[in-house]
Amino acid sequence: MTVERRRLALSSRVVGPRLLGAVLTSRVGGSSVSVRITEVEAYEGEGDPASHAFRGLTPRTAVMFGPAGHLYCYFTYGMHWCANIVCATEGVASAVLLRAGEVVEGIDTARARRPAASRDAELGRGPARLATCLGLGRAQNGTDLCTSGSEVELVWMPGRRLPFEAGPRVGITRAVDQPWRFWLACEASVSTFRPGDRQRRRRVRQTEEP
DNA sequence: AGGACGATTAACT
DNA sequence: GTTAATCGTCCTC
Repeated sequence: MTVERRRLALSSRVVGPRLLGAVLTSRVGGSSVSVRITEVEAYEGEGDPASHAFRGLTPRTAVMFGPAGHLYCYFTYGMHWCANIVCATEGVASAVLLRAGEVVEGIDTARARRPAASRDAELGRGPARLATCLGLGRAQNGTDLCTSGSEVELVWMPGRRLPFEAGPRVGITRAVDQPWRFWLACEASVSTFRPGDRQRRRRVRQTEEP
């Protein structure tokens, strides 16, 4: 457990790739769902214009400035929840957005939470989908992931350093060229090639460089 | 007090 | 490839 905590007390850009392959278990609502993390994005605080914490500590971003190993859940687009794992030391904002995962346990509960998913690989493909199939929302914001028996728990795969790929983050309009998205290659739960990404990025460049 | 915009998704054509 | 859905957060007045 100490090793896990020490690992988390680093920048999200370091922790991000190391989270790939780790398993997050949620016992929200009494049923257990576990996900093997396959795609993440790193968000820093000061110096990262794409981060929620860029403009400093607010009620929403308070958890991001708190101790490592806690869950930062936020609401977006008026309908979706997304989940991050807080990194770095207290007072420094840094978090890893969980973008995709493979459901490895509790698949029936995950399916019930995500009826729109036509295949199992789609249950946790996308940050809001992942949060949904784990049952994560406002009530889980700030949850300590490193305490055994917690409602949401993170288990690292010891000794495993999986090869990963990196690229620009998705869905942001600033700092679009930082390659802080990390994913495992050849995973069904990851959309490694996203035609939409390129287009979105091109659009951003067009508006910023007339 | 008001308004713009989002770390997205699903269901269209 | 396009678009509606939908509301919390934060900035501006």
